[in-house]
Amino acid sequence: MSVDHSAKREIPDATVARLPGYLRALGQFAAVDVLSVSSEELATSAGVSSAKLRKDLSHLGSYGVRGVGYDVAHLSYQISRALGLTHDWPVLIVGMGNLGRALASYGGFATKGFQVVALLDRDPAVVGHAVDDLAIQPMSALAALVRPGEACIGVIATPAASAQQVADQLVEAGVTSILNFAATAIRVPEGVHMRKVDLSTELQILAFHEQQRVGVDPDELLEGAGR
Amino acid sequence: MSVDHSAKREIPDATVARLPGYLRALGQFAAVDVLSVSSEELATSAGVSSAKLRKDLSHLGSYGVRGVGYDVAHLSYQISRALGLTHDWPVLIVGMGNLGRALASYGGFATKGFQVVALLDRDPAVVGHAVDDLAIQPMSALAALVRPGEACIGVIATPAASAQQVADQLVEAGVTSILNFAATAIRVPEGVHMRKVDLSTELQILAFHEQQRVGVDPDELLEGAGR
DNA sequence: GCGACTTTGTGCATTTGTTCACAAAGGCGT
DNA sequence: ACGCCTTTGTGAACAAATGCACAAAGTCGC
Repeated sequence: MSVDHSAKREIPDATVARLPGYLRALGQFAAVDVLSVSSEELATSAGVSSAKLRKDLSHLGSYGVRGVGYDVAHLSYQISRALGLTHDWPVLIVGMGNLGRALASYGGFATKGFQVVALLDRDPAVVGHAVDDLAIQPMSALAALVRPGEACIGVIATPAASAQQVADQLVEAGVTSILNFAATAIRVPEGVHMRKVDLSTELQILAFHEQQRVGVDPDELLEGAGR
Repeated sequence: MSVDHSAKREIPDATVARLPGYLRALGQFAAVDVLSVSSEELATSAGVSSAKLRKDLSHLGSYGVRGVGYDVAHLSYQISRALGLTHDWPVLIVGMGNLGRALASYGGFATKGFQVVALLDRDPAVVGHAVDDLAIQPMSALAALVRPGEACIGVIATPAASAQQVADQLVEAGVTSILNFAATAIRVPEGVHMRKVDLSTELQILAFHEQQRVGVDPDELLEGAGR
C-alpha cells in the first residue's frame, strides 16, 4: 500500500496533454481563494467534460474526496509532481529574431517551473546584445551550457532553413527535449523528445473547418448538394 | 445518395491536423524541382509513417499512381483544396504586445493562404502606430472589419486576463474561427471554432517526458535502473 | 449514530485512430 | 503484347481515447 499508485507510471499521452490545462485552471481557483472544487467546476473551467477530467485524474492517483471534490492546493501539487514541475527546468532559446525575442521576454516561463538560462544566435551581429537582462551568446557556447547530468529543454525559434541544423547541434550537446517553432519538420534521434508549435498549421486547420461550414469553395461553381 | 469522390467530406480530425505538414513537405520537394514523390519519401519528409500518409491521402481521393507515386504539383493542389486554401483567408490579430507584433511581422501568413487584414489593440497609446505597414486600430473598429458574408479568422494575442473578453467581442462581430495564444482556456459558443497554442503547455508536456526519462524526481534519491 | 445526499472513481461500450499486410493497378523493359 | 516490378489504396486487426452510467465512499443534517 506504500507506493502503489504514483509508481504506476502509465499516464496516457492524451491525459498528459491536458494536465497543464487543469493546473492552470486550479491556479485560477487558488487566485480567488477557493479551497475545494468539484470535477464539474474544474472541468468547466478547463474546457473539458467532467467524466474526462475524472478519468484523467484517476491516472495520477485518488486525490479527491467523494461527496466533496478536490482540494485545490493538494491537487495542484500532485499534478505538478506528475508533470515534473517540482523543480525548475532550464530552457535555452536558439534564434533571436522577432519570435525568439518575444519568447525570451515572455513572462510565462519563470512562473511555471521553467527558467530561461541562455539565449543563442548564429548571427555575430546580435551576439552580445541583451534581451531582458540575458546576453545573447554564439552557438559555440552551447556545449558549455548543457551539463551532462542535468536535463534541459531547447527551444528552436530560428527560420525553417536552419532548424534542422540547430536541432542537430542541440542533440549533439546533449539536449533531449526540443520545442520547435520553426515551420518545418525536423528529425531527431530515437530518445529525443520533440514537439512542434506552428502558426500556419493551426491556421490551416481552422481554414479547413471554416470552409466546411460554408459548404463549398465559392470559386467553384459546380453543384451545391453538400450544403 | 452517395457521390464518392471529393464530395465525401468525412476527413478525420487526425488527418486534417496532418495535412498542413504534407503540404509543407510537398513545397520543399517542389522547391528543388522534384515532380513526383512516393508515399515513403513524402512520409519521411513530413515525419510520419508511409502507411499513415497513404491512409490520410486516401480520404481526399485517389490522387496517386500505382507503381510511381504522387505528382507533387497535383497533390499540393488537392491538399490545398481540401484545406480550403484555394483563396486567401483574412486574418485579424488582437493584442499588439510582444507576441502580437511578432505575429504581425511574421512572413508565413501571406505565403500560405492567409493575409493579415487588421491589427487591433485596446490600449489607446499604441492605436495609430503601424506594424509592418498596417495601422493598429482600436477595438471599436472590429464591427466594420468583419463583413457578414466573408468568413475571417481572429487571432488572440492579448494577456490571459482579457482573452475571454476579446473572444466575446470577436464572436459578437461575427468571427467564427479563433486562434488563441493567450495562456487561458476561453469559452466560445457552439459553432465557433477555437484552437489554442500555448508555450507553457508544450513545455510542461516536454517536462513530463523528460522527467519520465530520468526515472524519478531527483528530490527523491532512490536510484533507478531506468537509465 | 444514521440515513439522505453528493461526488468520486471506474468497468464497459463505443468511437476514433493506427498499423499491418496484401490485392489491385499501373508503368517499363523486352 | 506480356509478364515483372513497384507502389498505391484499403480491409481487417489492433490500440487508444472517449463517453456513459452507476456502485462505492465519503459528508452533513438531524
